[in-house]
This record gives sequence, C-alpha cells and structure tokens, in this order.
Amino acid sequence: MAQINKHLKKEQKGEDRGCCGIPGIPEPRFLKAFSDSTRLRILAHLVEAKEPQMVSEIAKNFPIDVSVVSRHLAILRDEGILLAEKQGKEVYYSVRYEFLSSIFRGFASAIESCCPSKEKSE
Amino acid sequence: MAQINKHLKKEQKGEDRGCCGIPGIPEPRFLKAFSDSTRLRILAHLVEAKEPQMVSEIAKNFPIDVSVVSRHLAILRDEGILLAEKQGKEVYYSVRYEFLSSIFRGFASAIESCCPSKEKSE
DNA sequence: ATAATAGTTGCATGATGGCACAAATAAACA
DNA sequence: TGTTTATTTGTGCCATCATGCAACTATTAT
Repeated sequence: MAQINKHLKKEQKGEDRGCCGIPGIPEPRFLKAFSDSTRLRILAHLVEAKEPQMVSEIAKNFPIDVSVVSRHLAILRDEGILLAEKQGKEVYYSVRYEFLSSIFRGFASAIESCCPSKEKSE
Repeated sequence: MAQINKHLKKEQKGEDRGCCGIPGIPEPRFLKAFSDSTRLRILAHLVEAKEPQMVSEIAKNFPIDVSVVSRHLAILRDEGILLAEKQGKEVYYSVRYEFLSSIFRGFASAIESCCPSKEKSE
C-alpha cells in the first residue's frame, strides 16, 4: 500500500489552488494534464473501471507502448488526479474522485460567482 | 453586435460533449484551451473585468504582442469559452459564464457519479 | 544466484505550440 | 481618394511534448 505520489504539491493539500488571483481557478499545469487525448482516455478508462488497475492492464486498452502509458499515468499522478499504490511488482492506479470533482466544481463556482447577471449568448 | 464565433461546434450547441464514451467529460481540445498560463490569465482577466473588453485593452495587461493575445482569444472563442462581438473596428470579448460553469459542473458530476464509494486517499 | 515479470527512465525523433515581427484585412476618418 | 487605428494572419524560431525503443530498476520465482 506504499503510496508513491512523489512530492505532494500545494494543490493536493488544498492550500491555495489559485493562479491569476482568482481563487478556484486551477493552475495551468493541472489543466494541461487533461489536454492530451490519450491521457484523457486513460483517465476515462480508470473512471469506468471503478477499481484500481495496474499499468500493463491499462496499457492493453491502448495502441501505444507501455512506457508511454506509464509516463501518462505519472503525469496524472503528479497532479493529484490519480493515486498510485505499489503492491509487489505491480503499481495500481486509481482515480481520486473526490479531489477531482471538488476541483472542477470549485472552478465552475469561481467562474459563476463572477457572472455579472445573465450571459447574452446567442 | 455581429457575432463572429466561427463554426459553432457541437459543444456549443450542447449536443453530445463526450469523448471516451463517458458523457460529461469534455474533449481534449476544449481542455487544452486552459492548459496555457497566458491563456488562463487572459481568461481570468476577462472574468474579473465582468464586462466585454477589446483586444488592445486586454493586451495592455500582458507583456506579449497583441497578435499573440489575439490568437489566444481566438482559441478561447473557438472553444465556446469566450464570445466575440465586433463593433466597428473593435472586437469585444466576453466570458460565456453559464456555458463554462455548466461544462465544469458536468465534468465534476461525471467523475463523481462513477465514484465507487469513498476515496481512500491519504 | 539466475531468470522472468512489471514498471520506470534515457534518448532520439517528429509534431505541436507559444512567441515576435511583418504583412494583410477591415473600418472609421480626413 | 488616402490615412490611421484595430485586429487578424503568414512566417520563422525555439521550446515543449507525445511516442517508440532500449536500458535500467525492482520484485518475485526457480
């Protein structure tokens, strides 16, 4: 059960999480983790799986090398999106559901709270 | 008041908005729009401004060329994050608050709804 | 100890992206 | 008309990044 989430950054500890002066807006590096289609699909796969999966098992679902999947998982882990737990040879990755949903809900609120009144979209 | 939001993609029309099979998870290209720090700061600036601003006015707040700001604004506009309205020579950009908050709230819900039970984070 | 398996990391490569500068477009005005 | 101002777009440069392959580490089994 050894957690190997390297250096838990301030985001993970829920300290500031604010760039640009507006609290609630995540940092670009965090959002960048979602910007790649492969990475997003890996995340979606883990969300659907509903249970921790090891790297090689995850990699089976993607037409790319295991090393690439490993790197993507590391990026998601470093941003606190995934939790990594080592069990023997295997490393099991799982989604940090509550962390993720709270971040994005906070993002939505931060934007909405600044809404002047009604959006005059088309 | 001519809106120049090029080709309104499916996202803007609230049709599917789903990649990876899970509805509620935005497309990578949409999330990529938030991955750059300059772009995120431009967005934050507009959120704080609470009213439409023209390109040259926005650019005053950033140590980069106006052309670069224009390109960033175009990216945000193409993803439905900003609304662009041309008035004479000027183009006024504003935040689509409701659209944005609904997308991220939906993202949060999509993740949360897949949460098995309780996250076993540290 | 040796071998086998799981995962990570070093390295090279091709693609993408942010940036500055210059040119092009568009609108208001002399 | 030509000129000025606001914005967009073409181009090139440099940095970052996703990928594959190979080497390396770590753990388990023989």
